[in-house]
Amino acid sequence: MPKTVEQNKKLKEEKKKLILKEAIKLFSQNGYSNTTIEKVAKAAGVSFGSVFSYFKNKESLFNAAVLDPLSDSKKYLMCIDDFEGTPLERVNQAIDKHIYYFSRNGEYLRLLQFVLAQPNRYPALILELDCFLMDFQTSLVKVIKEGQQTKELYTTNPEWIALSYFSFLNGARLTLTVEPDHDIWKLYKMQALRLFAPLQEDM
Amino acid sequence: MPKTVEQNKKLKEEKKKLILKEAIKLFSQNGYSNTTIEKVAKAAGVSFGSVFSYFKNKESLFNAAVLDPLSDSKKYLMCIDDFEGTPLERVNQAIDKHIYYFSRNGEYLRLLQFVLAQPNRYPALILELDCFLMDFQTSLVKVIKEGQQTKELYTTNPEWIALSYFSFLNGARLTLTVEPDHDIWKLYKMQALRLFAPLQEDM
Amino acid sequence: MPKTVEQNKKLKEEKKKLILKEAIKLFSQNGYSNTTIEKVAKAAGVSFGSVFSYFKNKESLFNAAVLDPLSDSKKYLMCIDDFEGTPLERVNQAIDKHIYYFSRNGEYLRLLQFVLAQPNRYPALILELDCFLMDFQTSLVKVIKEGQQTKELYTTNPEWIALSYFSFLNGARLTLTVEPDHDIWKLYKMQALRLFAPLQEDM
Amino acid sequence: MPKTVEQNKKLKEEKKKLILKEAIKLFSQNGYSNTTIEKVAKAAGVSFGSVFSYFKNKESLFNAAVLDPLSDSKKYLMCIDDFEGTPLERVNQAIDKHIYYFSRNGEYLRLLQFVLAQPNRYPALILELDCFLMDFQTSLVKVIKEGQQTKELYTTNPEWIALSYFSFLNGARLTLTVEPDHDIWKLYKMQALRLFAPLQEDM
DNA sequence: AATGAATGAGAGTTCATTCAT
DNA sequence: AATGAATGAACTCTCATTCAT
Repeated sequence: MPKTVEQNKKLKEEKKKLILKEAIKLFSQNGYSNTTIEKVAKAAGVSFGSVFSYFKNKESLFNAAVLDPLSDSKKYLMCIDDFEGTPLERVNQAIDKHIYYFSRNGEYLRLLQFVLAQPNRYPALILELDCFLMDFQTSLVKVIKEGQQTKELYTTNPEWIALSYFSFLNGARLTLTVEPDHDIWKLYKMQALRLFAPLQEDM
Repeated sequence: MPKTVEQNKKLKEEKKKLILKEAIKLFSQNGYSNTTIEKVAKAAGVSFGSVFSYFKNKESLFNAAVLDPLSDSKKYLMCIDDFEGTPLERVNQAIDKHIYYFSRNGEYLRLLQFVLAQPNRYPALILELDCFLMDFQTSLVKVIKEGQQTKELYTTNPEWIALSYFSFLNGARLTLTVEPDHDIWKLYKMQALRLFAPLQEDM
Repeated sequence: MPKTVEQNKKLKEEKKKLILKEAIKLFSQNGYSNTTIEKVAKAAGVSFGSVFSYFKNKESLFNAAVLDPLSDSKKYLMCIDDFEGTPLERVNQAIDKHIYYFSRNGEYLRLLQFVLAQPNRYPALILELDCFLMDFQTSLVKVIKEGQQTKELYTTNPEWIALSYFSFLNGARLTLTVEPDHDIWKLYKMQALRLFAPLQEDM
Repeated sequence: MPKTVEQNKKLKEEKKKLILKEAIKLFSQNGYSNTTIEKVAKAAGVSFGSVFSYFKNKESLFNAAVLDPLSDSKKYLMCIDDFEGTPLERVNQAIDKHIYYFSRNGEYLRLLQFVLAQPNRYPALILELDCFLMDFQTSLVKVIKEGQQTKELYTTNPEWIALSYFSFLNGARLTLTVEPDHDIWKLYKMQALRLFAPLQEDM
């Protein structure tokens, strides 16, 4: 019965996703040690032992919770080359998408910040995140340099501008607790842009 | 022997400070649950049981670690009224001091971020931090409004500008792992200022 | 496999009973605080952690040790209505059964006395025991009243006679350390009866 | 200054008595392990360390709490030879005094019962209490025998009658929680007498 | 594969005892 | 003699991990 086998695989994959989703939520809300396997199992509606069928141990569950959504995030966030227009316009559109993502993925992003904030505790994960950050930075730097040549953007060190923008996004996610649709996110878009270029008029 | 009594008190106060200092370091590096009382005791060079002479339990040690340095921080950071010059100049000087403080107090500030990132877990502490943030915001808003009248500063909602600046400071502290004297902190000062006003030239 | 599930349940129930039995023994011999979970676990031949699978915490183990055998005791001791004959004869038969029970259940009864002796410490348990005592008293009072009408029994306040008899049973259990088959228990039966009626001849 | 020295001694003696009094209260209400030295010190209004000036350690404080009042109790309770009249009258007067004492010294007597109930835990103290009991028994037996010859008293084994009476006193103290002046203590006097002799009329 | 009972290492906390002042 | 800070053994309880079914 090849069909059943395939269905089984799908079901298992879904179950794993479900566990991971709840794990992200709980790790992000309560930290690593204060999140027990039992809580994750209950939240995901699976049996306690099942979690260990899908993940070798707690650490690997945590690693998966941190790393699994990373490639999707990457795809979503490294978007600047998809846009057209002047460099400033492209930066603006990228900011739009980034803020959209940051405003709507608080749980996962707070988990990343939990890792970022304890680099000695999670060296392996930090490596991955640094790698992600460098790619993100690189993709921005290209456009920033273009914008600097057209005088649209500030002529400061482009790597550092990109990095300061990444800091800003994370600071926003850390300090804002409002809903994704709150007006303040719009302001933050503007402020983000002001890290790249002078921007007198309001939007 | 009043002298001895007083000396005793001083000694106790110093020991308490010492424990607190190590607790901040360890909580900030390893989080709440992964920091054991034994580790704190060893780091502070006191016996295991002594920690409980100074702090009722682990939770109150954590609370003290978070709140005790807060008033000093407040004094240091709420400095904008001490400066003279145009609003822009005053904002600039404040940023200087803030970045100085943020670059040099990574341990404590990461602890605050640990709390900020888990608002459901530490509601009482969050209240205190919110209170602190509001005072900080208010002190900035006054100067921002002055600067908006002189057209030196962006005319966006001043409360939100102040908040976005606070986010930026925290984001910087979260994502930068460099030494306090690294040049990038200088750039971050400039970028911070760009949240308040257009700033073509480099510094 | 419903069979295995059911067998499992039975096994669990038996294990719980076993833990409880050893807990009664140890609590009764050593008191609450001097009885450690580890001692109970060892005595019952289970692992330390297992005790917590069956009982939420030490307090609930203690409560169970006190209350669980209470309903069986009740059934056994509230027997006076099962007997036939004159009221005096019925009282006599009840005493027989009560002394039999008190002589053979020293461990459990001493545990009850441990609770009785510290009413401020175990208010919830005291409530249950008081309730039990009142039922016991009521069942006796009915027969005492009958005996008072037939002039077989002393005409003193029947509630208080019943209570004094209960005191006597407990006092016996507290002060006698002899085996259940020791002759002195027979004498105590006689003395118990003398709280209800004059009884010249020896038995 | 011989006066001051003597006064000091007296003060010390009083302080010791005070500590002992509070220790009896607390041990009796909460048991051994649940009574901490600190609680005793606070209740007695002395410093924590002071307790160790008067008692070598916790165990010796407990022993003193149990044994110190014993000689006074002995003097008070072994009174039957002080009375005059027929054996029955003398027994009756002794009961009067015993019940008076038992009704008014609940705290201390419950402490004794705490010890009695755990013979394996306090073997040394049990020896002393057994010794006390035997003396008490002996003093009664003499009068019981006289009364048996005059046919006033039941002719059962006098040692055992005395013992059953002692059980009754303890049972009373264990189960009654009423005030010393409550009427039920009067009934208990009567019931106590009925262990020695038939007693038709109420008192 | 799925379950959840069993285990015991490791944590927080209490508190008798010691000891310096 | 009196104090109370310092110590660490011993306790309760949690929970990741293992394993039998």
